[in-house]
Amino acid sequence: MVETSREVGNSRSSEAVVLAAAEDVFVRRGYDGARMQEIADVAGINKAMLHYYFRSKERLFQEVFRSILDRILPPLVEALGSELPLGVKIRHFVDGYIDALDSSPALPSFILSELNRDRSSFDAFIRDKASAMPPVLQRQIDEAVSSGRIRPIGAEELVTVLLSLCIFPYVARPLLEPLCGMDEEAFRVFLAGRKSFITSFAFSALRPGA
Amino acid sequence: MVETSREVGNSRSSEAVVLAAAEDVFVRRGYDGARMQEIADVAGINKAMLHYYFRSKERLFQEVFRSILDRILPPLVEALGSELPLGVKIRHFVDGYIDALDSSPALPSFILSELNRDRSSFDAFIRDKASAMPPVLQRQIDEAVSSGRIRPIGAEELVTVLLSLCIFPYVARPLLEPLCGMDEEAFRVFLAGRKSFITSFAFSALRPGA
DNA sequence: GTCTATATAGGGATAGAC
DNA sequence: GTCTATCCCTATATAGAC
Repeated sequence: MVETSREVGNSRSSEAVVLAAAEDVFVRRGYDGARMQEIADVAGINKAMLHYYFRSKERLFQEVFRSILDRILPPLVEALGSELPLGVKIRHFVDGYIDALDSSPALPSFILSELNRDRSSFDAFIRDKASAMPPVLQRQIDEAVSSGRIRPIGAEELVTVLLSLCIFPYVARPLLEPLCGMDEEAFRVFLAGRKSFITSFAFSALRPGA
Repeated sequence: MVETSREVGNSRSSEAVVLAAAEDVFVRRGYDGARMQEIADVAGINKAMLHYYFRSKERLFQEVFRSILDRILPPLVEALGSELPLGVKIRHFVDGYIDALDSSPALPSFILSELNRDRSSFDAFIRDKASAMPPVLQRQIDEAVSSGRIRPIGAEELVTVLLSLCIFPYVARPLLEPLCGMDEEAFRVFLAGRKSFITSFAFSALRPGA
């Protein structure tokens, strides 16, 4: 808002537009498949301006990818590392996470593809945001186990199970849909039932007893 | 073996070498990131020969990808669609599938990335190989439910759960490892425990009762 | 800040000799 | 079948006018 001059489309605002355009194209095409020209087109600016704002494709990608991780990870870590009672927490997590996935179904495939392409760069970045989560979760699990409410399970196991069951259908849709003989509509229905399926499946697996 | 002439490295044998090289490079780099030059180098032949054997990068990729699907899908479909008793079948599947993943941990990420990049081309191909699997599985489930051995679940749900739990750790390793605060060694241990975890978790979830 | 024009490189593909 | 040399297009990146 505090602009120094009369320049029409500059700094803050345009940069946000460009970043949104870049995210759109990167997510659809992947880093290697993305074209600076297409990003410029989507952003409604000149190709040269991309290199003016961000020096290179690589730098632009880094900004986009970090901003995505910054938007995705904190809610996830907070949800799983909160002090809510374990059962409530699981319900909450699945509910909120599936909603997030439904609003950006292509995001997980993109994130995982890129992380597998270039693993080292973001390891510290992710580690940094997640440090508090596993200890809290493990303590809650241990308490619930002691009082006989659930059977033993590692925190990493539980996190992996929840993330697997939530994310996998979105990542593996092109495989699952034909594999299970579903058409587009059937898959839509399948996804719609995930929230309740995952929670009931997880609770069923966790309940103690033989 | 029945070669027509004295040509040294030709047809059958070289083609197999080239396909193996191409698979190696495509899996590591993805379609867009792969370079024909690198494939030629790995195969130990000239770049021009690649275009002699396979007309284009796209055709080469199609061959590689189809051969991968041909190697991966039939065992999977057969394992899940067999007439073995349900419990045995699940144990067998998890056991065999995790072994397969351990021997090619980068494969699932590649397959899913590429399928998400270009979904339509392989839909019919996959569908064709899987048609018999869901009906058999659903019938077995229904029988087990009727006799009170498991609680109700859809065949697609069960397939999705098993595939999710087996595959996801391999696809999401660059996320899970830092997220759960594991180092490389810890993750290796984590993976080593998957077989028994997945089977016991699944059986626990399926057992009937409140 | 914004544009046009262009430099420069890389990569897929082919020609043509052997 | 196999090689070298090269075509040609595309994509990133920059120069330089406005």
